[in-house]
Amino acid sequence: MKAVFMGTPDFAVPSLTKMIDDPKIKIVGVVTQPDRPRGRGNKMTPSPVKRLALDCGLDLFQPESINTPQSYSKVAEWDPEVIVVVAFGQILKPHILELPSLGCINVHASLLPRYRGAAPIHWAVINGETKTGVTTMYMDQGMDTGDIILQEELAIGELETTGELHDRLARLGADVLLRTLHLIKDGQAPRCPQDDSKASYAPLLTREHEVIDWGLSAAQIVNHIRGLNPWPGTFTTWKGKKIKLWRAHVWDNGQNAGRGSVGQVVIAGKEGIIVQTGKGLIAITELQMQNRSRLDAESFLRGNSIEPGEILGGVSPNDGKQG
RNA sequence: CGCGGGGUGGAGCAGUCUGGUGGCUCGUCGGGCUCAUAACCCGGAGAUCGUAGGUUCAAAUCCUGCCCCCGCAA
Repeated sequence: MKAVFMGTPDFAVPSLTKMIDDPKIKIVGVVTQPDRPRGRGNKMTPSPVKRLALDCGLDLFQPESINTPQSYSKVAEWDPEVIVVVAFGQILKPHILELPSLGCINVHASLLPRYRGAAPIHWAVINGETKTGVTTMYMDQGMDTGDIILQEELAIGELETTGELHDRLARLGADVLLRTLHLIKDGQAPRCPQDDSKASYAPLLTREHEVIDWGLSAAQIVNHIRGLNPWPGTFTTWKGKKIKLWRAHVWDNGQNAGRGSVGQVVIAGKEGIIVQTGKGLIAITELQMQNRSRLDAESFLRGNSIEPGEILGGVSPNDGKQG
């Protein structure tokens, strides 16, 4: 089966790897986003998919837009029977969608129709979901609205971070994708329309999602922290300086009375930095000062003396109003 | 050349501006106290201060090149 692969970041790599290794699939071309200035120094950086494609000697195409006539011609020359799209980063317009005889297949990291959109893994963790999964579907013009082919669930660990879950979903996605492709090849792929009434959306994260709201409950804050680990990270402020929080767990769920005002450090010790939230206490166990490296709480406290009673998140007029 | 911070005994930090005994909180080793302890007390080991040069009577500290790490912006 002749296939074109479209994808860009790390999430797409396991899928492409598995396709390359499958003797029944012939990858006739790979499409990925153009190299962009990235990271410190703004050096031009190839996407993970590009690196893999080059290593394997695959035909590579990096258009600014996949929807131009030139791009269409390029893909048409490859004459694919199927196009596989995994975290590509561009919307495919109808003429491209209709090009391959067996359709365009997408791998999405959620149990559709829930968490359609750009950041399904982040939001599943932030919202404290206990399970998520991957879905393969026939693409249509909408945002993750296509008919479902296969779907597989995955349990989310209680303290699992988005980064950890991301890696597991990427591998699971590759497995489900391969099964999907085999079904399509054999003409046995199911096709199940999504129930739009059950749809939810996972929008791109923005800067304002990075700041900790100490007025939320301990559980919500913990989910927020692990949901934004490793990217983009969450932060609060301490003595006017930005401080990133990487790992935390619920210390006290809030059934007892509060032990301080919202955002106040209650204990700072080996067990972590214990902070009062709107409901309950959280224990911060890994954090990072600006310009410094990530440290476990114990190490952090050797060089930075956070004392009980200090307030994180700056002075807020709402301090102490939570009940 | 996108902006900025940093590399100091095993860990995390101070010291650098105002050159001239290398300090703090831990860890580690030995001893003591204690029913006991990750608690407390006493003592010890362990650092060519990222690297290569330069200035100087003297450089962790001032100047230059290089390597590595981190924050921001994309």
